[in-house]
Amino acid sequence: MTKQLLLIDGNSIVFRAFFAMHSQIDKFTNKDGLHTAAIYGFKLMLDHVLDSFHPDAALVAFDAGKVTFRTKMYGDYKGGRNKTPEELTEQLPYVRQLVKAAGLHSYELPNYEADDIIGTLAKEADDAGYTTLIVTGDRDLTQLASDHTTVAVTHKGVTETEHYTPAHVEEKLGITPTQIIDMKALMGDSSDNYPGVTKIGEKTALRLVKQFGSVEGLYDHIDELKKSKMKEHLVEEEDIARECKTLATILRDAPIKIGLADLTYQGEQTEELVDFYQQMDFKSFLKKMNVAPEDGEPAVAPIEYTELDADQLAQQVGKLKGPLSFYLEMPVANYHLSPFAGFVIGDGQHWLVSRDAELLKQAPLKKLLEDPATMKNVFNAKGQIVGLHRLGINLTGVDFDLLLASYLLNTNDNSNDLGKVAGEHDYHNVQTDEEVYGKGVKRAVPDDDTIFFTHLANKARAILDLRTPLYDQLKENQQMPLYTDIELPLTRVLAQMEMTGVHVDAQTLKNMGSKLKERLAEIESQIYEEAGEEFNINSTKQLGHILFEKLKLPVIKKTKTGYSTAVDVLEKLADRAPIVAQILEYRQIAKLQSTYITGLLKVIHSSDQKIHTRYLQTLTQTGRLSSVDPNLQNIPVRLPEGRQIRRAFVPSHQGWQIFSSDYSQVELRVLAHITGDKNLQEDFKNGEDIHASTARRIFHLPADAAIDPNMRRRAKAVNFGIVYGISDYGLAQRIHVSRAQAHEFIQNYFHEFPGVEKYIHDTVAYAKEHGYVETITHRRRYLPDINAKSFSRRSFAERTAMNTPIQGSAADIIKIAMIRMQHELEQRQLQAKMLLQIHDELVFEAPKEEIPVLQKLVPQVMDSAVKLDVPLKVDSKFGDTWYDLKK
DNA sequence: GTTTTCACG
DNA sequence: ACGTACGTGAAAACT
Repeated sequence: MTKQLLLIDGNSIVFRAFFAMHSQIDKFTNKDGLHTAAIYGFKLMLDHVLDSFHPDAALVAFDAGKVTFRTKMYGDYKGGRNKTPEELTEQLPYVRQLVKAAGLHSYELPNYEADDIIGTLAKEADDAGYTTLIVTGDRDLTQLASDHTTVAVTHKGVTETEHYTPAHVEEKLGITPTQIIDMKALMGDSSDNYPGVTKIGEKTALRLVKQFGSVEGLYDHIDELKKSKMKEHLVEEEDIARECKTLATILRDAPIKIGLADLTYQGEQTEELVDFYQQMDFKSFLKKMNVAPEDGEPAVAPIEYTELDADQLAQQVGKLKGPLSFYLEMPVANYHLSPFAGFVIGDGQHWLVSRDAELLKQAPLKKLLEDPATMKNVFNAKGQIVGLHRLGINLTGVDFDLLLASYLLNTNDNSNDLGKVAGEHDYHNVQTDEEVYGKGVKRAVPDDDTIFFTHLANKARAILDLRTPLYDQLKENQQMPLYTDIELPLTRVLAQMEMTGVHVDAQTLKNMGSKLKERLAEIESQIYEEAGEEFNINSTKQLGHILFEKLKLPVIKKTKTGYSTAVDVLEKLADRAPIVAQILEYRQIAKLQSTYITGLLKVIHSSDQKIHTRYLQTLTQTGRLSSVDPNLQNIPVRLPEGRQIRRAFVPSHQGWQIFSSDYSQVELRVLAHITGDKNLQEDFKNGEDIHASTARRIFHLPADAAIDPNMRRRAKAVNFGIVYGISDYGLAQRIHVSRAQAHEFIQNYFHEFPGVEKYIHDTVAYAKEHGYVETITHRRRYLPDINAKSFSRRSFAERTAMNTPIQGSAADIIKIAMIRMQHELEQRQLQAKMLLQIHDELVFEAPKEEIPVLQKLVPQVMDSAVKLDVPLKVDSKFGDTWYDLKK
């Protein structure tokens, strides 16, 4: 076994950690007011690294100070940098404490940078036959990559890293790691503030290095370059280039006073680490080590519980008073199928637990759960309703749902784990399921009663303890009506839809499957013939090799791991080789076969021939639902071949039909409403074809002109673009026009719809000031990146700021409609059942005789769900299967 | 577990 | 120079 060495670039990691967590800077302070985010992030990184890399020796290198041999050489080295914020520098001494407690050595050397210490030790390790991992936030260190040294550069936060090996550098840049030095010498480095050669950027530098091998090689052959401005610069600035190379070169022989023998990794020093965490107030780390945040106090406050006894049930349950907390443990995420591991019920005074869910069927407990007057507090009401329904119990009287309330308060922390959710609200008297049950293959409900029952009781207690603080926050955010009148009632509607399920005819799918299988075999052999060999067509790697290396087709787009073979790329290549069209057809059919034929067949319940999806009500950032196990919101419809899948979705009774109503352009109507734009509102009020009228306006066509379909298509793309947060580049890509032209379309749009332009401006400004945006029902989305330094992250947050109120308000509207719809069906004692929600569409099954009722009722309920400044329009269809829907 | 691709609104 | 339209989930290959 070769020995392993871990080298960490201390300053750069701390710096990265600080800025990665900058948006939460105020959340991370200890009792003394010390900022701790960078320290925390550093430990996260360390744990992540040590998860997969087990060093024999480890060192964290730090910069000793501002003055180094490089600044002496070149006065402006690293000049012009902003002063490091005090909130960061105050953390540095503590990072060193942490490093020590974590069992790693640290080192710094006056006059040298951390890079040089790392370079020197990596060299020593290479010579001694070690395997070395360097962790840094600085790309410059990739020059140290070698056969035995990998450089991990932090990517997004601090735990995601990109691993640079010589092969990876070759693939990304086409040069060796040491040639990175030559490249940087020529192009310069703006953050280290050395100039490189005038007018030479990354692309030119790379080309020259590839051609001549190095800076020295370049100047040896400088005469071979054709006369050009570039050559002049190179000749004139030879001294600069050579000096920059020295600046860019990390030393491999710095006069360090330590060696590999001094770096033995000690492992965590438990006591020291606990003391440190307590000083820093790192509750989650302490909890992981199962130690108290304060001395003497246990990590999780103790709790007493009583195990239920079938013979004494009535007496035990009789002690419970007032609002109850209830939790039925289903260890498998799919609660339609999960076994029951146990349950807890209690009132804050008494906690009753059992592993035997059958006890719930007994009268004292069943009565309590079904009594609307006994207030129940739960976590994930929908799952509990479904689980109890399987036990023949109709859970009623749910008041507080911790999961739902927490989601409304902040969609960003939307874990399905009670312990994690509680932690988000600074409540630590309950562990996460992962901590108690383990993860992966090892995950299991513990045999030990004390451990399991304590965890259950802690969960029930957490629900009750968090009720008041979360309600207070909802009130403060004006979100109580959203919770009480929309989300909580919707939970019951969704539970009902999931339990009803949708009938899917397996035979129809199987028949389609065998036809597709034949067709797939045909295309497959054609593809192999064109390719001249057999390969796995599903493998993008192998496919890329065939298309771009063997057949030499032009490379249109690259992904970070290789050639892109996505549809838009293949479409551009289609007329160059027949194999491309065959691959496109293969892909289409393979997708149908795997996801929609075999995928759906797998999830039809044998008991009732139905599919029971789960709607996730607390996942999306906008307030939409999502659907899993399986996803019934993406059943094919656009292409005729895929659409056939819908033939398998049939009513569950003879003489019934499928009925469906959808909102027409609901997002654009919402846009018209919330922007208050008079022209857009006018067009909707006049019942115009909105894409046509948009075309008329932005292309300045006369009112009575016929709209050429191409113009309508473009206007439609502009409308979509506005809703999504437009960019000229994106629009240009989509409708195949120049960027300048796309820009003009957008300008015209804003000119014609000034209210929309103002709205976009105001919404982004609101988000920047408050840190969040809202929908018409005060659904809130926080945008931590809205003031980010990074252009792309900030831009993304800005686009979401404009899109979320629109997409989210549309989601609000259909949710209200669903609640009213369910109410109407029950009130009128109709047999019709609501089956599916697909964002702007509701699908029902109903006896034929009820179809005329639905034709009136459903659109009426849907278009009156909320009162907007423009009308809502609803279209309905029905037929014998989901495929056959007609007006 | 991550990446790529593709199905939907 | 950045890096591109918003929101999702599932399958397969690859690591």
